[in-house]
Amino acid sequence: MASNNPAPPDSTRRSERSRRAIYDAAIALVVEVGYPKTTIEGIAARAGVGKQTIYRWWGSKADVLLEAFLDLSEQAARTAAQEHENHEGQEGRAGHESQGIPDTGDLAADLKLVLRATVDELRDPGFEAPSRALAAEGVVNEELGRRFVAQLLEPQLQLYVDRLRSAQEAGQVRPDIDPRIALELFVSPLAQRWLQYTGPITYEYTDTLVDYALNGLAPR
Amino acid sequence: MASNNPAPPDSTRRSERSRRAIYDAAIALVVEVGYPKTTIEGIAARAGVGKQTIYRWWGSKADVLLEAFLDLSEQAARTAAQEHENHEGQEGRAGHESQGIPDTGDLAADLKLVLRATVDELRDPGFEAPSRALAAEGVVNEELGRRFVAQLLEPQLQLYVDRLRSAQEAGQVRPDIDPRIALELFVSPLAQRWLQYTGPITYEYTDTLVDYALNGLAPR
Amino acid sequence: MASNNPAPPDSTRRSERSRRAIYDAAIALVVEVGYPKTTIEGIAARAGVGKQTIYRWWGSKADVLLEAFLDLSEQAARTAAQEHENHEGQEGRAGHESQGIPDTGDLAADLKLVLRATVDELRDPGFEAPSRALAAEGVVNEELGRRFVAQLLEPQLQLYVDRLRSAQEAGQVRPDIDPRIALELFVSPLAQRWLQYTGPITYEYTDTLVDYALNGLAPR
Amino acid sequence: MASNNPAPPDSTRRSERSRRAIYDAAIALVVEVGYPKTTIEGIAARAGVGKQTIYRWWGSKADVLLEAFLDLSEQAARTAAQEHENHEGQEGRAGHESQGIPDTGDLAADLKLVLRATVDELRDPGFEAPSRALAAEGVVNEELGRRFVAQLLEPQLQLYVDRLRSAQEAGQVRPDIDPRIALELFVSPLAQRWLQYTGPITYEYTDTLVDYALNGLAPR
DNA sequence: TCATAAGCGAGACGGTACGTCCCGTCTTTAT
DNA sequence: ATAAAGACGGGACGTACCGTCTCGCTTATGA
Repeated sequence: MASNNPAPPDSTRRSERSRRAIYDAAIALVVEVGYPKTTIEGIAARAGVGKQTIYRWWGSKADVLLEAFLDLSEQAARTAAQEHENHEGQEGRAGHESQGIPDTGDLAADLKLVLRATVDELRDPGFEAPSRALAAEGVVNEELGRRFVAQLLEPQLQLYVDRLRSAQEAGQVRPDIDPRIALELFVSPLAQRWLQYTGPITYEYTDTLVDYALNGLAPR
Repeated sequence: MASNNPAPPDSTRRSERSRRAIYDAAIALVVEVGYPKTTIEGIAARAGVGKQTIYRWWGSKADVLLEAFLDLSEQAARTAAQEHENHEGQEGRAGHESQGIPDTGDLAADLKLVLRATVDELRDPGFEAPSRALAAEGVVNEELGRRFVAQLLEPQLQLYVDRLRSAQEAGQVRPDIDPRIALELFVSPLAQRWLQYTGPITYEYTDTLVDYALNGLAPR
Repeated sequence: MASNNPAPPDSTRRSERSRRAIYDAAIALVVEVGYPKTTIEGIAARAGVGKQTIYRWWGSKADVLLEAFLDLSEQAARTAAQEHENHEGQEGRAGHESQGIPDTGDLAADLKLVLRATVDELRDPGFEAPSRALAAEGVVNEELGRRFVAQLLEPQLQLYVDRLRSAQEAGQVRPDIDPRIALELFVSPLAQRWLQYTGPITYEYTDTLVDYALNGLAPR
Repeated sequence: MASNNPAPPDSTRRSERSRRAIYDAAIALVVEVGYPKTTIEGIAARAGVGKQTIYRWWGSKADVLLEAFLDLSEQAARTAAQEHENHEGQEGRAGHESQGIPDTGDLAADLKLVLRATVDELRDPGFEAPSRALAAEGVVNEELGRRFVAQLLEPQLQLYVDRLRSAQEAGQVRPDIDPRIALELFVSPLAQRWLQYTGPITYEYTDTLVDYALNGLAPR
């Protein structure tokens, strides 16, 4: 006797068309009306899809949005990679971290560059609304929060780990430093200002963070 | 010309009894069932209060919770102050920052002490649930987020500013450092780990943050 | 030991001003927004009166309206009496029945005249809205219904009884007829058409009713 | 151009089960607690139905009750017809008018019989509560009142029209009489006494009405 | 004559029901 | 079998009134 209860759907028969429409509708609604007013019914209606099609493949509104945002990020990354290929050497645009952090040998300069790009990204309204929504949901919903981090945040942070390790090898960072913690000295302040409106977000600010973190607060 | 429409209620006739009951119910429900399942109806029922009494004085569930939490913090602070007075010299307990950060002359030690207390506080379930709820709401609701920061977060951060300034005068922090930014080097990483589950929260971790921040990542 | 519970209010101290204002507001609201949307709060607000002043003196919305309508009828009657005095011999206007049904010796003519006046009255919007409201309430609320009848309807019907008795003495109505029942033959059909919209209300119709009732349906 | 706004529900998918449960609950509540205390929420709860299911198909409490009562009447009529078939010749029970008014050749006797049955019906508590409620609502709500009359009252009155016409052909009623008006001479008085508590309702009373109406009030 | 107690306006309060919006489930029909 | 469509039982929303309950504030005696 086979399992009886939820009977997982047959994903080979899944409608790609519907999935895309649902992603698009979800992102659009979050941008237009905000996360709390984005409803499953609303997404279904906008996507021209039955509600059951959503409930069949996702467990909650947050799940839909997380996948939609993941998909969006992948698209963006793919687009960026394409551009990168076409215009070799171009740098400094939002999303470019997916290609890794530049390594010019000047750690401070490389970090400032990347953080400035992040500042730009944080202000892009098309990214801001959904990522805020997900971050908020994640604060209160640990399971989702961990997925958000694992699938979106951590891969980005890993790029900093790589760059810091390279700097350690180059003797620009002390060897006893744990890069995974070190990166938080300049990334987390930016994150908190963005998440909690604890202060303005400017290039000057991120530059300062890098300087403080690298050189420390104590007199040398 | 006077405003005409909603006719604000007469706050002198407000029922103190109801207000307290609403605060208590709101906090209790958030702790017991979580923020999303905490409803205005539920708060009203638990507080033994009509719904209108809530809508009369607050604009939203988040408003209620913010005030309730503010009230809770004040109570805690008052209790702590009392204790402080009674048992002079006692230190290291959650909430003690309200009395300022200790200044023993050893900046690193003082900061580590306070951050360890914060770690404890972040794990106190009675505080964690409501403050997470508020933080989450604030991420997505800028108006509330700013109030949350102004009324709860910033006053706490100001204590760090004070301590850092004192350290500057003592020559333990470089004079060109902006203390309001400096404090983020060790506070924000902790905040982010807590908010986003980006890593474990331990005494060792916060100690490390203080060391990294004070001494910098670069070789001296 | 005196009675303890409701402690009836001291009617000598009652504010005449408020009572009048409440009557006016009640009638006006019923005319303007209809009975169901007329609320005690609305009456109080419009009358510039505290709600308690209404609850102190009346038991329900219907009570208020009944008294208000009674008062209105008395006023109208008084006005009509005045006019009657001033312009002796004038007849045929709404409300004139208070002065009794004319007795010209021609029963059919007298009844037709009075019923035509009633037709006019039933169409007067100032009377129609409140009397419909009271009638409707009385259908479903026996206690109020009986008061409505005893205080408003029956006194009017008694005038028909008087006129029919006079006709009996004049030999125009058979002596074995019960006038209280007889009057219903022409009054009730009009009442039902008005109450239940079972048919149009015209002079021709009431004239016909009188003829049918006096002469019977069977061939003579 | 298609209508756009409320998008009427698909009646083919309507739940017969729910409709019946709603009818039953509505009638039962009106009988048990009275019309004003019968609420949509109460009906929904008692019927085990979501409120929306009521709002989807009906516009108001009165609409629900009208349909419920119509349904009840149909059932009663069907039951009565069945009985009639089974026990040929049986007469004199409540509701039997649906099968028409008997025509024994004696108009007075036939009318008295039917009116006595109506007297019984008006006293049946299962019918009285809902029909009073509808009548009352209809007094104050013309639209509903007209539907009440058209769907419930007029069909019954038509039976009197038929019987009176037959009597005209038999020479028992004057040919110039309008049957639709004539019937009101005995039906409306009964209706008014019932609706407005203007007098007792007895067999003797209805018998008298028939006599007065047929023979007239004037001496022959 | 003046405290004192009533009626009064105002409106906050604990409640109930409203009519609406969504939730997540279920059923129907079509592809 | 998946999908669009949407009816369903249910729960919460935010609003409107209910009837009760204080609050001052007149106002009108009667000690």
